[in-house]
Amino acid sequence: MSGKTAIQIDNQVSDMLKRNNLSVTDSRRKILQLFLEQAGALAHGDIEKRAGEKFDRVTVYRTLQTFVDKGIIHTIPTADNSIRYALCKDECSEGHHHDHHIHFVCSVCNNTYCLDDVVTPEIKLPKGYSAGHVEVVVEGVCKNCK
Amino acid sequence: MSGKTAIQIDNQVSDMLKRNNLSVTDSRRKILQLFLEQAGALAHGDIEKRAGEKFDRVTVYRTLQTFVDKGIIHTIPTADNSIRYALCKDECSEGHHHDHHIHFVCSVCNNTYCLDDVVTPEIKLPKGYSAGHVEVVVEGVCKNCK
DNA sequence: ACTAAAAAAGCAACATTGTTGCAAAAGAAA
DNA sequence: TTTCTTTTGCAACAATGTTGCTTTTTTAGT
Repeated sequence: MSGKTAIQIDNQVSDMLKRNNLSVTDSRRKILQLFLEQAGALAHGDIEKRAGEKFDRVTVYRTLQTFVDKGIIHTIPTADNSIRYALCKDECSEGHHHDHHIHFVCSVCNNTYCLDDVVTPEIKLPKGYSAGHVEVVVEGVCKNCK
Repeated sequence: MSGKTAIQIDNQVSDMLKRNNLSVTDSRRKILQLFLEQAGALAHGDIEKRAGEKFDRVTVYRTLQTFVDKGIIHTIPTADNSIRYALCKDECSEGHHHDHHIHFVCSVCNNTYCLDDVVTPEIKLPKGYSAGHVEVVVEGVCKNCK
């Protein structure tokens, strides 16, 4: 049974917010819910479209920033100047994320997925360079579009 | 001897443009030169600052787009909504790039480098996904800043 | 439940970034 | 040099992101 009632989801959302010392507001509930009911990542534009009718643009910006700060969501690098956000699977500690999974962008449906089971490989850097975070984005065709 | 005279560089630039069937104009020469005399990648903003005093913003946009189309430069994905461009080492054929190198962003000087000697690793994807292009961005400290 | 303090939302104004159409200027070709 | 083609600059616009401040909502203490 994967179906959850609206109330259950609502509780889950409120709990997540409280766990992160955030006050529970309509916009935060709504936006967090968007992420929970969405498998892939959301571009800022998507979120604004789906939540923006009800909330101010500025609120969306500020909410997303807050979620990133708290480690609830993380950003995914893209080459086309459209920030994408996705839920952090394991709760990241405030301040620094430790998502070692790769990201997959489907060139057909244009969705972005976090492949939580695929770990970023070790990269051997030239002498003198020291590695911190490694970000891998794979472009291809996802299982729904093949 | 790594030093080149201004005239030599100018010839190199003109040749590159001609080889790509582009007419040789001031703005294209200037912008291409910026890339040649710069080890790392350039954010759009950088280019606009350095070339924009002499050329219109629109021209910069169009020139960069042209260079990308021709395979002279390529874009580098970032998580902060600032497109970065870098020269393609091996001339990419028009339309599709084949740069299998990784990108390195220094967290100290904030420069972006193409590490042409570091090849992107094979990524094993879950069943159902097929991989196209793989993009790797490593964040860390570069050899100049350590 | 009520109230006071704190936090967030909404609004307005603005800054930055990116796009488009068209006239003027510059480059290529003869 | 002259003609034709391409590119540039300009202006106007659209989209995206930011900031300060007031009003509303949430929280916590009574």
